[in-house]
Amino acid sequence: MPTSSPSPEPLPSRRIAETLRAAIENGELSPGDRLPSERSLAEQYGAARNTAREAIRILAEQGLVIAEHGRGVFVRERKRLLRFGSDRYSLKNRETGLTPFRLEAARQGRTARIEVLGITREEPPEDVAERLGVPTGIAGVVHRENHYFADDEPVQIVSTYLKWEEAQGTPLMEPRSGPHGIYGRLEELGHVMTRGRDEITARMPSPHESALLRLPPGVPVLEVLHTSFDQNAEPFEVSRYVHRADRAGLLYELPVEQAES
Amino acid sequence: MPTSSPSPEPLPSRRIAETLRAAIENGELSPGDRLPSERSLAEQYGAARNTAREAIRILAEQGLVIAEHGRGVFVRERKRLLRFGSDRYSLKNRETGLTPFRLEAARQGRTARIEVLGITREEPPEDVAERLGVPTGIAGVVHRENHYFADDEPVQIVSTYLKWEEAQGTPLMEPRSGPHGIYGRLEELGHVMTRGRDEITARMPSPHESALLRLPPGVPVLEVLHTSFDQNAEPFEVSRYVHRADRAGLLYELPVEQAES
DNA sequence: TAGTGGTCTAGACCACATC
DNA sequence: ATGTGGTCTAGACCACTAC
Repeated sequence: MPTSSPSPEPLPSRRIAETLRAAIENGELSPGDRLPSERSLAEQYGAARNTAREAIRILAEQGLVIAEHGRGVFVRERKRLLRFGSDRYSLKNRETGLTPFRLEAARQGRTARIEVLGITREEPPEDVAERLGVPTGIAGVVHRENHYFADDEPVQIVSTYLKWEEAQGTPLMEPRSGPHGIYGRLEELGHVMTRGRDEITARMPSPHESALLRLPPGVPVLEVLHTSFDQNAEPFEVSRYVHRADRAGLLYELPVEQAES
Repeated sequence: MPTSSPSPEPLPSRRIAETLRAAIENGELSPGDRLPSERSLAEQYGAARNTAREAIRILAEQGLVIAEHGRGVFVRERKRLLRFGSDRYSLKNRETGLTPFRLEAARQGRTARIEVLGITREEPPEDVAERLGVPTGIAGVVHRENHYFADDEPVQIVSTYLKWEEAQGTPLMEPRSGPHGIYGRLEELGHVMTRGRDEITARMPSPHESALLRLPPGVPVLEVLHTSFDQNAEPFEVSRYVHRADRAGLLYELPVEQAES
């Protein structure tokens, strides 16, 4: 009897991983449940501990489980996502007096906290310089760095860049920039946001981001590079949002222009 | 002389990884260059091969390098991103006669290929059913699955869901759905897209997606769940786009509504 | 104190790429 | 034939958690 296909006898580590994956997906193991220990998996499958460990690594890479030092390996919870996006800059949110982040956190019954990391004059990163229309190589921008927490869990890092020549000596250099935040001050400087552009990418975090966001392995980040344009179609503000992708998503509402009759 | 901080003597694997990371970032190692082999790294640092291997794994997880069986470990190229987003549904692109994907590929001098995987009547996934406003548990939708390639490299997987009662017996069940694609047919059925919603998340790929997109380890996917609404604010189409995040990004242009005077 | 994951060593064999 | 990454074994010690 010829085997219908080569069926190359899966590797031990894959086999263990697949068995566990199936158990998770059919509900035998529920979110929060502990997996058997590496040592007991190894014994159970007649393998070395490193092999069981490799199986766990595969599942962790897929975001299915999370290892906790000294406690065990657990099936991941799938928490509801905080959602940000096209209404992050919407004027109608202004009336609530809440920033979009606080609004979204409140909507989900979570506590919001915002930490101002620093407001410094700097040389802009290349991608920011390009979009803001300032030269690179000189300290031509103000960099405001904020960290956002929901239920004291870090959720996003935001770096806002403004032109130094404009921000210099204004409340834009202060942690609390006044009514309606920096957009309020920028309007007073003659910049009304009439158009925005969001460029979205996903990638694995740098070690720095990994530490700041306290990211477990296998969780990517969503990066949004936002550019604000004023009534003269001039860019006047660029922000980089880095979200942990397992806790935050993006929502864009798109009006579709109609064909002229 | 007291050490200014505990400075807990970094782990060998981290130390090797950091040295290589620095070499990559300062340009000593350029994209495409081969790293020293695992065995020679181990010898060089007086470590076991598994330790050098772990260092490579750390870099691969960060997307900095890619291991190729039998050839070596290479610094990743940073290719320019294909960009999709708010104009994916824009009417003005219709006039070019090109689909948004072909347009973007052409813009970057890459060849586009689209493969129709299947058009089948199915039971919708829960998230799709919810958004399309159809019941789950019955085969109430048509699922069109397409794969998109740039230079014969798989870039995105698109699953489009339509209501079966509407698509039944129409060109919407055909691979080539006619002028202006499915949106042309849907307009003839009385659905003019007046609004769209894109819900964006990032995550690590499932093994299935990993295989379809031929993803190297450590590359996340960008998922866009799109819903189209017609002139009566009824949802009439839902599509799920799964992009490989190292080759595709998203671009959203946001008009900002002005406050009334 | 016992059990867990985190890391490391020192070997081994296999599969793939190159010449 | 040689060198590469991919996987595995069988041990060891450490750091963290729970009791």
